[in-house]
Amino acid sequence: MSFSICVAQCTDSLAATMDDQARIMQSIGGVSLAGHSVQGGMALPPPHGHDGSDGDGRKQDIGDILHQIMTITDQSLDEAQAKKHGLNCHRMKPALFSVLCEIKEKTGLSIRGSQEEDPPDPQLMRLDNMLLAEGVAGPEKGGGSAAAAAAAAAASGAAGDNSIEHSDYRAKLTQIRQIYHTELEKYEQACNEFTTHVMNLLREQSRTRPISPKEIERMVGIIHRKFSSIQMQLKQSTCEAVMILRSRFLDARRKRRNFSKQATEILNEYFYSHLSNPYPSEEAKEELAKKCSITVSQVSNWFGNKRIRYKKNIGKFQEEANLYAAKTAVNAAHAAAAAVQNSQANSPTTPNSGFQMKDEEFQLDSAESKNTLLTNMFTGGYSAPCYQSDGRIQ
DNA sequence: CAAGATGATTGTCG
DNA sequence: CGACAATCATCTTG
Repeated sequence: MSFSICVAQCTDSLAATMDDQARIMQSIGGVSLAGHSVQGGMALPPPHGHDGSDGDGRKQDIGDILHQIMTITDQSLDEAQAKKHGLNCHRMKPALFSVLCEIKEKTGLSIRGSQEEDPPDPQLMRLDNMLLAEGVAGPEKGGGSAAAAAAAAAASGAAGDNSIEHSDYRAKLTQIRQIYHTELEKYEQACNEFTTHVMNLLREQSRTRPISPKEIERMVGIIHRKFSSIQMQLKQSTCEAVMILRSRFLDARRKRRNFSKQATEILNEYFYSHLSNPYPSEEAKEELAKKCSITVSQVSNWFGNKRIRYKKNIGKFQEEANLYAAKTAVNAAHAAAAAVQNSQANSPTTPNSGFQMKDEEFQLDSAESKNTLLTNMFTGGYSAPCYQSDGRIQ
């Protein structure tokens, strides 16, 4: 491509200027070609310029040059070094080199033109953002994420299962993070090593063929782009791993555990004792959450489910309603009895005796009263006795 | 194992 | 944003 142009330009311009130099340039054109054609490989030194610098060598067949190129790998390293040295010490070398540089400068425009400003890859940015958001890419795990984890643990309260799953999740995330960072470091190191190697190679070559610092820069850019595309693959697979982990974690959250018996008791007690208005306030929810060792949102879920399920099939819950109404009544009775005993020490009362009626009122509900309860529920017509969990009447 | 119970999620509405 | 309704996914029970 550009070499033919190069050679053509070379011959043209030189023919116009100096005949002698034109001759040399023709041979250098061959040299230059040779140099470029082996660029992809070991970039061995071009053939010695001896034959070409002679007047006779000018007629040298291009086949010979090609032959030299083809057999260049057969030469021993010393031989090659010797030839290279010979070329470097050639008397015309500096002049030729500067001419080559000039020509290259002219063609350089096209090279530079093709080198576009690479815009930040949107996909890469997305991946980076996600890794950052997931705490994989961000600052080292010692600081921020640990604090965040602690906050998360605190938010989940005393719920043992939850924090266990949290720590499990975080442990896996940390593992991913470690792998990601070691891999990234490895890639970076390899990239740097390779870049240094190529740069050294190019610098070395720049003694025999015109290589501008910009070209080296460009080559470095190409290498970096190659490596960053590898890094992108790493980022992508890391993202995938995190996504899988996340979905598993969410599944794990879905994989629910039933609340403890005590927790259900407490919740039911509150529900049935506030049957006329089973909507605990935020504070009440917090208190219930604390008592039941669950989160506030779990309390909300529970009440949401309970309300809707109760409403859907009140008959089914009637027994339960009676049971808890009785229970709260008994609790209240105990509390009242205790209060009475405290205030009137010398008036022995049989426990519950004074409230038996009330108990029976709930336990031995007639069908009629049940129906009333059913129909009035959620209409505000029925008002169940409201006890607080400690037995006091609200 | 099927059916019912139950905690969680999702979408809609005011 | 909270409540509701429908639904999902799992747990429990017989």
